[in-house]
Amino acid sequence: MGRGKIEIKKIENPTNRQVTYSKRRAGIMKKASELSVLCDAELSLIMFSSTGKFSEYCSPSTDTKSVYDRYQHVSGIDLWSAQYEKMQNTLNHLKEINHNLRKEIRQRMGEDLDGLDIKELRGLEQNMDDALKLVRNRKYHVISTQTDTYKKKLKNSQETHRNLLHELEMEEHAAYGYVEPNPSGYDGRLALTNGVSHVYAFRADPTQPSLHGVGYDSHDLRLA
Amino acid sequence: MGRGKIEIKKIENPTNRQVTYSKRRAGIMKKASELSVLCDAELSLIMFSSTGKFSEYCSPSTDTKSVYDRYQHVSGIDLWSAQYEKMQNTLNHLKEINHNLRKEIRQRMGEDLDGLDIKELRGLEQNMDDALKLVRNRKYHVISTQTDTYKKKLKNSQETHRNLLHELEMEEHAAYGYVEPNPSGYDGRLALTNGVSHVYAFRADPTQPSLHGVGYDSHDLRLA
DNA sequence: AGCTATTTATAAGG
DNA sequence: TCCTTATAAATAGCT
Repeated sequence: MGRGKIEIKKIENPTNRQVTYSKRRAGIMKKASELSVLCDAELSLIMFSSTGKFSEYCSPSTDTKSVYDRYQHVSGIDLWSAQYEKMQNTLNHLKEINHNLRKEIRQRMGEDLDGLDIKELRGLEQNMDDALKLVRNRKYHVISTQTDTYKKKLKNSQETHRNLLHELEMEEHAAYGYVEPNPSGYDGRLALTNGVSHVYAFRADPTQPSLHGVGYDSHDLRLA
Repeated sequence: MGRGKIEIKKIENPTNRQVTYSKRRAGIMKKASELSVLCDAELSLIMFSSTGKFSEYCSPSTDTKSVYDRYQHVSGIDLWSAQYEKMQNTLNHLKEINHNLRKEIRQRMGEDLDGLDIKELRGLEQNMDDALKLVRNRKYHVISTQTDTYKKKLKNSQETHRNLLHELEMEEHAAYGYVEPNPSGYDGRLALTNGVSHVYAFRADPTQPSLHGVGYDSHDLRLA
């Protein structure tokens, strides 16, 4: 289609080649566009000229990546889609685990109990009861530790105070020639000493977290 | 170019559309091939018909994947890693949530309490205490419901039994002409009326909560 | 980039 | 799907 017929082989003249590339590129893009519209087809066309110039066409209903993804899917397996699918599975699995964990927490908060039968309720109750004792133990332990710390601080403070008074006394003694004995009645004790006595009997019934046969690290999600 | 001019818009007749697709597909592939030869260009053309039929052309010096890799490199548009990274982030996010959920459960089981201060321990204790009450309530409710059911069943059974005895009595009366008053000492009661006391003996092994995919909305995961 | 003679693609029909 | 053919469209060579 032109003033003369041409042979289909590489155009050696670079200028001619470039001109022909431009014209035919426009032509093929128009064809591509017409095809996608007329036939409701999805297509992607990528071109690099011999000088490295890049152009592309893609049907309007989609994008280059989608077409290529579809191509990969159809034309055989590719590492990317395998990887992609694997990740998708992992993701769904995690979501599922997540859902289960939330459910367990809700049950441990006293919600969502309708699905449990007596045995399960009994187990949950027992487990929570034991756990509550552990939490109380820990609380009392923390309280008593904190109290001890305060006591020590007070003792130090008192010591410092005493020393200061003593020094003052010595100075006064040196200055005025007499000593005032035991200037404060403070005996270094506080009322808050017996936190420990509240500690409950320690009862251990740790239920077995068995392994859930999955690739992620896993505790068993069962209640008891 | 044909017997008549056509408007460039979707061909509604499926047969015509298919025919046109075939013809024009051949045409565009020829054009692509000519372009690659004449101008020493590198190109890739991927097509999907409206019925999903897939075809491709790729210039002989290369292959489709290489062309797309080059496209990705030149256009700066990243076909894959953006998606990949996004998924990876989602995954990590889920894993983190998961970790927090597990930690909360461990704490609600009385483990892993070292990181909590007094305020948090008090909150946890309070929450668990309240929850335990809810669980107990639920347990008692289920037990009493079940007991009622048993009672009703027993009552029915007893009724049936009585009726049978009565019928037997009537038959005997008809046959022998006399009535034996209250032929059994059975008074309609069983020892098992207060099933509640027995149910306490159950020891539990509740099963895992059922599965479901969940979009990750978020509950607050903090303890108190 | 335009022009246009000529080749090529293809719509309609069998 | 393939063949035919009238006609529309693309484009080679030139300016």
